[in-house]
Amino acid sequence: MATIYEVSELAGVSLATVSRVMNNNGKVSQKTRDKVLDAMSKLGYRPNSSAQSLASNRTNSVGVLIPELKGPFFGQLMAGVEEQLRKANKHVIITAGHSEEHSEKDGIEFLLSRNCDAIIVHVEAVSDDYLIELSRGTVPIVIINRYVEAIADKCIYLDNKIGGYLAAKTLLGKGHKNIAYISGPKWKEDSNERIFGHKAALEEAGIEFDEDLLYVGSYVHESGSIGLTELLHKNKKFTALVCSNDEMASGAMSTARKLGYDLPNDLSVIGFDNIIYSSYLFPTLTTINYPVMTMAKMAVDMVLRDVYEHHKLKISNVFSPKLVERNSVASIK
Amino acid sequence: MATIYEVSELAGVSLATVSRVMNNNGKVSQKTRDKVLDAMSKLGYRPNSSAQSLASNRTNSVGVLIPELKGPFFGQLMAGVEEQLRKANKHVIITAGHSEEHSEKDGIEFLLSRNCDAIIVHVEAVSDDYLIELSRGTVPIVIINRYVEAIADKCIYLDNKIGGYLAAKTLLGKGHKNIAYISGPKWKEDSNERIFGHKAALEEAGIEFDEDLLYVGSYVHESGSIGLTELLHKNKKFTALVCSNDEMASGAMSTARKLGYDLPNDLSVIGFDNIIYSSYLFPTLTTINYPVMTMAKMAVDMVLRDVYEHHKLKISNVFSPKLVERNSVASIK
DNA sequence: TTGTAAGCGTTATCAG
DNA sequence: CTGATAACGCTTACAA
Repeated sequence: MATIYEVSELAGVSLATVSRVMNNNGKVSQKTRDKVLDAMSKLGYRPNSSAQSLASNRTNSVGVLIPELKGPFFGQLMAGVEEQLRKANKHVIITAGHSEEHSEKDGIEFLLSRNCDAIIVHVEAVSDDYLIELSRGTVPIVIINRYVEAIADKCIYLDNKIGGYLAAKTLLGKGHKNIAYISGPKWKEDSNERIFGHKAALEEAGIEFDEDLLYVGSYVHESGSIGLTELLHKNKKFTALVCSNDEMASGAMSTARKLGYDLPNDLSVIGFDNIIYSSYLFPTLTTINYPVMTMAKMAVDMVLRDVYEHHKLKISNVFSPKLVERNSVASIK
Repeated sequence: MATIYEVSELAGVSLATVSRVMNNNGKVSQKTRDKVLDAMSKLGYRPNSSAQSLASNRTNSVGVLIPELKGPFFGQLMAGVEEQLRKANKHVIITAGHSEEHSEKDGIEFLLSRNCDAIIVHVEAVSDDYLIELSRGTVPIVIINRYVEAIADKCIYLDNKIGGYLAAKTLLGKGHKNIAYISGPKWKEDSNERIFGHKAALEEAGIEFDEDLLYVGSYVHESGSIGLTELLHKNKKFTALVCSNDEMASGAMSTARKLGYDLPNDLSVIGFDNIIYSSYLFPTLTTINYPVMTMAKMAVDMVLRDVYEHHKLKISNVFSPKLVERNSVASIK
């Protein structure tokens, strides 16, 4: 592999000049620039990124930590991050945190040891204090899908309350009064916010939230199935079900069909996230859109602005969810 | 950030010794080792990976190129790669090729410029010759889900013919004789192989493949919908439909339901891949399992063996698909 | 506008 | 078993 030294030799200039044309900084006359470019292509020169990093103290890599690499939601997130970063000629180092404290910390440690210029995390198990502490470190961090007050400017998040509110409103608007709810785990902030919005809408409509009609799941398909089964066991009437995410909605619908329900007439279901396959389900799922790809790109823009000095990038920290109407909600006659 | 120099100073040993304990090579007495370890933790020392790479000519990173970061199939692939690599303390640099020649080459170039120690690719648009050429370069490459004869030992692939055969056999076994087929694009080798296996099974059963009942799709959901619609327009009877992947099967089923078909009684459908949501569909999809995660790990094992000298890792290049029976196939009475 | 030279933080070769 | 010391390939003051 050719080095910068050989390029400088062939072009008849100094190392510094070669470096200048590579990085497009400093003044170089068109003539010498051409000579250098020429030598580079003749030699098939490709800069050694480790050497660049060592000398410049910049790796051009940003670390990404998400709970899982598979799964529809995180797939979108990753795709957004990679696309945006690649455009800027930076690369992504990706790792999974598995929603488990030890594993998340470990992942962050791993990324830091790789000398990332910044890290973008979607963490759930780690405490706010840990994040605050982390953000005091030398490596810039951006937190996606979580709001931590003390470092709000480093957070890119969704207004989950509005989402929960919207979902409930939709059901209410169709005449539903007895609404069951399958929530995400209590220790995840977003599930609490979603249910908060839900309750707000009920209250506005003068309907009391029935704790018996609440099942706390875990955001996975199976927990939607189990949740519906449990709710049904209580022998309390409900005509609609809101699920804190689409995967659980999908699980609940599978079970409902198995039990012979005619959806959505026997039971209306509404989800959250608008993951790719929500429109492939039967019936197609009415849900709340989570603009995760857009948010991922925004997280990258933040890094680009703060670390790589792409000024004039405008950053928004909060995003709003929107209703996506499909066929899983029926009107009460 | 503390450097190796400060560690050596605090421990009262030379740089070389510190390096030795870091890398666990060379002989170091337990006593000095302890002193060094102690100094390291006192200083919160973390080696500079760029410097290590520069000096050792090894980045401990492996590049991964796949068509898309989102999507159920590639999600699994990535998850497998990352998990296995992380265990070995290597990191993944990931990028998308979008099944487009220019973009794939560009992605590979990008990874090479990042000095990856090896690259794992799932490419579709680039030619065999390009891959052969690439494999002659200095960076080891492993090719996943594609068989290139000249470099077969660098390929990890599925026996798609058996898969196609299995799917057809399943339908035949249930008494279907009029079978429609929605295939992937003609330029993707795997779709050709799948259809080849399909035809072999038909032939064995003495049934002729009806070209009219073939629709060439593009492996995405919508193309399953369109495909079924087109097939129906031909007004030829068929009782079963095989789709070259689950996404198209999902699309076809959506459309069938929309048209009022009672699935699987009015139409049996079988897919390929066994992506995560195939069991969430209605009816749950009978399909052919693609052990993509296992294969991804095998690809990693191959680079671990060849590049990082983890000898005694056993490598298998070919994998066999298996039938997963669910509820989308009915018997013909 | 161009060149010189001092790092950047490791690894690895040789001696001892 | 341990220590000097020369690379590794590039960036970046500082000079010219």
